[in-house]
Formats: sequence, structure tokens, C-alpha cells
Amino acid sequence: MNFEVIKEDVGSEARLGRLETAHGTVDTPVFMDVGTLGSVKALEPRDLAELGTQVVLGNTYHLLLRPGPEVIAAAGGLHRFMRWDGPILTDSGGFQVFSLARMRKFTEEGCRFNSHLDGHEFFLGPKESMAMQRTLGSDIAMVFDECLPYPCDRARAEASVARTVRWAERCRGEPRADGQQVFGIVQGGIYDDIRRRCAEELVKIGFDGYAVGGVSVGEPEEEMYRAVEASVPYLPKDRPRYVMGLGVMRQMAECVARGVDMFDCVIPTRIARHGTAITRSGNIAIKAAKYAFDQGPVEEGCECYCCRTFSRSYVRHLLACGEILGLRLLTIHNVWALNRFMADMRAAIAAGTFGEFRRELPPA
RNA sequence: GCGGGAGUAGAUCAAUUGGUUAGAUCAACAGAUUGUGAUUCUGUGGGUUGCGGGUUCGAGUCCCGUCUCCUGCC
Repeated sequence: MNFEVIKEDVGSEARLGRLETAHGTVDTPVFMDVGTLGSVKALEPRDLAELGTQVVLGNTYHLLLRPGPEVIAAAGGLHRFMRWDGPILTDSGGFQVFSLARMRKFTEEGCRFNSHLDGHEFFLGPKESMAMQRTLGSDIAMVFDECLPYPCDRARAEASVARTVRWAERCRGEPRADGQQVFGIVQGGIYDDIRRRCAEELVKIGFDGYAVGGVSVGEPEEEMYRAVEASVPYLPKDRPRYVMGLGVMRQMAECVARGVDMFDCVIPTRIARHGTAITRSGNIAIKAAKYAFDQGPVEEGCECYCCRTFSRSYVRHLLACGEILGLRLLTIHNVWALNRFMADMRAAIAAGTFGEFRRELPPA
């Protein structure tokens, strides 16, 4: 078994878990940092270790376009290429084909699309995605799926999900790297019964873990929770569950309460580069004029390197000038803030106080 | 002292033979961002067109005076 549930919350579906991978053990619930191109933007592997990051994401689509499988293979896989010894999860490219590629054409075999970089034509399907993820050598590979837009009519959702399930089955049968796990992805848009059926079909195929995909694509927040509620209960309790693309504290806590164990999101690193700091009491735009003379840390009480060392005034100055150190310092803070948040959530579940933890979170 | 040139938003510059509410780009400020977009997107504020007169239905534009800066000459 790759996954062990250590403790279950009594007042919710939250659970404390431990996920074994070929590159180490992951404590769940966990937030995973997105490192699309083989780098968590602005951070080095040693930073990630210090910040408490457990898993780094890589991306099949992006790494296929650049630098390409040959370069990764020559390095001996993504771990060695980027010098990160910890667990790596690779996204299949399904979402990127949906969100980035131009001129895409779907067939039963996959998707032909043009690179968003230079228009060069590529083809990605279950076979190609798994081959690339094998080359990357990730600890966890995701199946190649089709991410539905929002809104999406029922007929299209049904047809798409049927194909996503067929693709999942093909992915399951493809060769993989040593010790590589494969996670299935539940789709179905906002249609509860389609999601349920998708989950059940995936469970029949049997995966090492299961993800809920196709959320936070523009639907209202309530719909997102409904999508999770329509998926998670039909997934095995002894397998890790992963909601893809979520990284807002309250949303993650709400999903944990619904039985989710893993998350990833570009939010903490992206908004850091745009000048916003994540704090327990909400996001703050450090670039704001009101912080120009503020000698306090980005977040009061935070123990990250940025907050221990620098003032809001200085970080604001760096961001205002476009100094890359500003991006880096805020990224350090935001990554730390989310890792700390998840650690606190795990501690709360362990202590049986998750209910209070959840209630004390700010509403927005 | 004399000649020439230039004064328009915080900055750099536009504005048809004089013609609607003087624009653009940076900067500033605010917001956005959910399986990645640092150098991105959206929005907002900002002007006694150096100052004072004059001509005209109408002046950033033409005329007179004046101030400042640049430049050349003595």
C-alpha cells in the first residue's frame, strides 16, 4: 500500500495520511508546489527543502515543448535534471491542451495541437503522455484527460467523460518508470451523476490515487464544492485523493473536510510575483502605498526567511522597482505560508481540533 | 547685452491651414490571477497648455509683453 490513513476526523471527512513515493514519504493533507518547467519559479531545491515543500509538480506539456524528452532523458530524468530529490508529480498535459494550446483537434487517440510558443504542431494522447511521464520519471503520473470548460452542456460532458475514462484505461496499461504511481482523474463538469459514474469507472480500472479535475475553471465556488462532493465519496478511502488546481486556504480546508488529501496551485507563487502576500488573515498587496514606510514583516508572527529578515517597506520597494529579489522573497513567504497552513491543518486533525481550525478561518 | 530655439500630466512627447470634452506611452494608484503568466491583464486618478494681455464666434496653435531653460555671438 502506498497510502496509509493515520487518523480520521470525527466531525468531517478529513483525514491525516502518509503517502509513500519512490522519493520519500508525504504527509497529507499536502499542498504541492507547481514547478511547471522543472523549477518552482524563483526558488531553488534547497529553498524548497527549507520551506517545507514536500512535492513538486512538473508538467508534461511544457517539458515536452521545452526542452523536449531527449534532453530530460539525457539528464536521467526530471529529478536529476532539476536536482530535486523529493517526490515529483507530473501533470499529464490534458489541462494545458485545454488551456494553452491553439488549433487543437481531439480524436480518439488524443489531441493534435499547436504549441502556444511558436505554433509548432504536437500530438499528445494517453500513450504519448505516459511515455513522456515515464521519461520524466515522476513519482506520480497523472492520466491524460480532457478538462471540460465551464459552462458545458450535458451531452458534451457525457461524451467527453466517456473518452476520458477510455483514456484513463489506456494510461493504466502503458509502461511506466520504476516505482511510478498513476492517478486517475474524475471529470464530469457540474453534473453530479456523470462525476459519480466517472469515479466508479476509474475505481474499476484501479489507480494508485484519484484526482478531482475540472474544478476552478470559472464555476461559482458552490459548484466547485458540489463537484468535489459528487466525486470523492465514490473513491476508495484507502487511496489518496487530489483536487487539482486549488490553493486558496479556505477552499483547501473545505475540501479536506470533504475527504481530500492533496492540492496544487499556481496561486501562491504567481501572486507573489505580482506583489501579493498570502497571510492567515487574507491576502495583502504589499505593493500598496500604505506599506511604503512599514518596518514590520510581511506577516506578523511568520517565521519564514523573508519575514524574519526584511520589512514590508523593503519588500515593497523591491517589487516597485522590479527587482527580482522582491519576487523571490514574496515567493518564499507565500510557499512557507501555505506549507505552514497545511502543517497546522494536519496538527489540528491529529489533535482532533480540525473543526475549530476550520471555523476560525476567515470567510474570504 | 544681442540673435536663435524650447516651455503641454510626475517623466518623455502628440495634437491637421486656429475648430468637439488637449491625447499616447511610461510612472503612480487600485483590482484581478486557481492541473503557472516574473517582466501579464483590467481599471482609476492626474492639466489654469510657464505667466499676463490681445485678435477671433472659437487660441495649445496667431500677435504683444514677461519669466525660465538650452544654445550661439559679443
